[in-house]
Amino acid sequence: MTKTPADADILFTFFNEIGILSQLSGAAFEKAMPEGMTLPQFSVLNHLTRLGDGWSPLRISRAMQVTKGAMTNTLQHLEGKGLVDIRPDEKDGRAKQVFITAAGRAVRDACIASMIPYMNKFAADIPATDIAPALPLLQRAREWLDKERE
Amino acid sequence: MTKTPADADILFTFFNEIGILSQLSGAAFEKAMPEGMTLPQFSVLNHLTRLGDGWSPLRISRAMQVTKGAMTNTLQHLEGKGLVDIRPDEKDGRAKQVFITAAGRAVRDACIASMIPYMNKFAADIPATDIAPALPLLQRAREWLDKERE
DNA sequence: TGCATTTAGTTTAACATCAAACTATATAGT
DNA sequence: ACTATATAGTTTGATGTTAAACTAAATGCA
Repeated sequence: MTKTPADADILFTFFNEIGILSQLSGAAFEKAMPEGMTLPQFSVLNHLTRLGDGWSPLRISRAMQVTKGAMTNTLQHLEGKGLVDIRPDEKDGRAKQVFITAAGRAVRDACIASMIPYMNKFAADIPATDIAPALPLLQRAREWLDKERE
Repeated sequence: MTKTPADADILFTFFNEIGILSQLSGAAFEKAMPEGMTLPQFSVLNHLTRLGDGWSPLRISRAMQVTKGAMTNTLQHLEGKGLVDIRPDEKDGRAKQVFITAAGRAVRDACIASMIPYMNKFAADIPATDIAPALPLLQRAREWLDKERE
């Protein structure tokens, strides 16, 4: 008998692999991306492009699973580079609205383009058809952790 | 036609889920663990327990996929708490050897014990039998990224 | 209306990480 | 032996993150 049941071992291994994968892929992406762009910055631009802009900083921070302090920081960098436009929300004096600029869209597209070669190289060894079946499980796990966070 | 091929979309989604999962699970673990213990510290103790101690800091840093500077930091914390013992390597004047202490083993066990309830709760909704099939893929992806890092 | 509470965003302090510079020791080539 | 190079570990400076304190505005309720 081991101290940790076999099931717990599987879960430990799972989360351990997730952690290492996150670190390695994040580093690879940042290296590939245009100079000065970081993964959090790209994530925000990508989010605004895919899901529409005009969101408040707080709502974006929740969608990205970071604190609002971290989002303040990221948005200040993006605004400083002219990649987003931040305006006060007319309906709510406390809030702001974040819009992606044309330059922001261009940088977002450049980021994606810069990753494509890496993705292709990856897909050559580990095809998307192998990855796709794992996605529902990952999403389920992510939703569970998110809900459990209270 | 979209700008990014469907396959690239799947890979982007995959790595995005990995990143969020890593963040959420890491935060959940740190909250569950004994006061003052961090995930990196636990990882080192766990590594020394499972794979044997006497390793050099550099070798540990490589196994954990962090820089040696980060490992210096983590080991200093562990040594300060008396959880590891660091001695010069007799065979190599540049190197050191890291040993886990009895207190270190106790803390490592306590960390694992503190996570078991969370794991059980997780497993109640997402059983290990659902997780296990995804592990080979995650390991393959991790090994690929590690190898590609040059 | 007025006051307590909640919400949006910023700031601060602490900390982990990385890349790069640096010290010290070992190894290789001449 | 000597010198150049490689390796082990630490330190430094910058950055991104969190939790918590703080400011300002909105909401709820009496």
